[in-house]
Amino acid sequence: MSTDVFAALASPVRRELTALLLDGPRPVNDLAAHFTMSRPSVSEHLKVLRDAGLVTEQRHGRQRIYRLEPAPLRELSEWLTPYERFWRERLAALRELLDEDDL
Amino acid sequence: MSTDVFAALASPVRRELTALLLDGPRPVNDLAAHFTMSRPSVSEHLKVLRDAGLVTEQRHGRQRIYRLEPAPLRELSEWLTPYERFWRERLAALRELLDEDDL
DNA sequence: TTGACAGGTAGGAAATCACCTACATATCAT
DNA sequence: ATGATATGTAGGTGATTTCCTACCTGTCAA
Repeated sequence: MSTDVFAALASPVRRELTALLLDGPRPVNDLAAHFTMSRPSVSEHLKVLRDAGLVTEQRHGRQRIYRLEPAPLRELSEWLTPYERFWRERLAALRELLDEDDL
Repeated sequence: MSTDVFAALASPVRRELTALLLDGPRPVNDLAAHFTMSRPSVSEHLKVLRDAGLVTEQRHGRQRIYRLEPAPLRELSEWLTPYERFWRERLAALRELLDEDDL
């Protein structure tokens, strides 16, 4: 998986941006309004998300509409799969232990 | 979710470490052997993983056995849940579109 | 055409990161 | 007690990140 998906999501600002885009595509100013930081900084965060493939932009007049892309998130989920198996095993082992000792 | 789980996993070295620990607990030297970088640097990466709660250490003689912890990974999976719903919708929409146009 | 608006880019400063080597600490074996 | 082993910490350096304030470009409206 592209290393930059994790790196892109490592910033709370960028996670907030992806969360906002979950409700639907939005222009930059609309997104920037949710932050106290300057608009150019938000633009830079969007560039990181773009480079990671997490969002795409579509020009619409003088606006650029940003849209969330599902593929990298799905890859992240796939990366997580073996760990999911791992924690289920751990949970099952814990339950088994409790059953043995307590009753 | 703790911001540092994403940040901790943003490094390929640390993702490799967690992958190694998926096979079971290991001492530091064993882990460090998989990398070309110096052992102290690996130690520092382990500290980042520890601070994120992704691993715990257990002293055993002069070794420290590192073990993967399931909780933060499960939190990551939970964070992903709404996006999972999102990409399923997108996929369904795409299929619907294909059905309409092609046949 | 001129001005306002949307948004990207440049350049710079402060903070953080990722390495390194040297060193400190604790444990085990002799 | 002494030396070897396992590992963390200190301190430094260069690269990267994250923010800022200008500034540039393209589009719409009057």
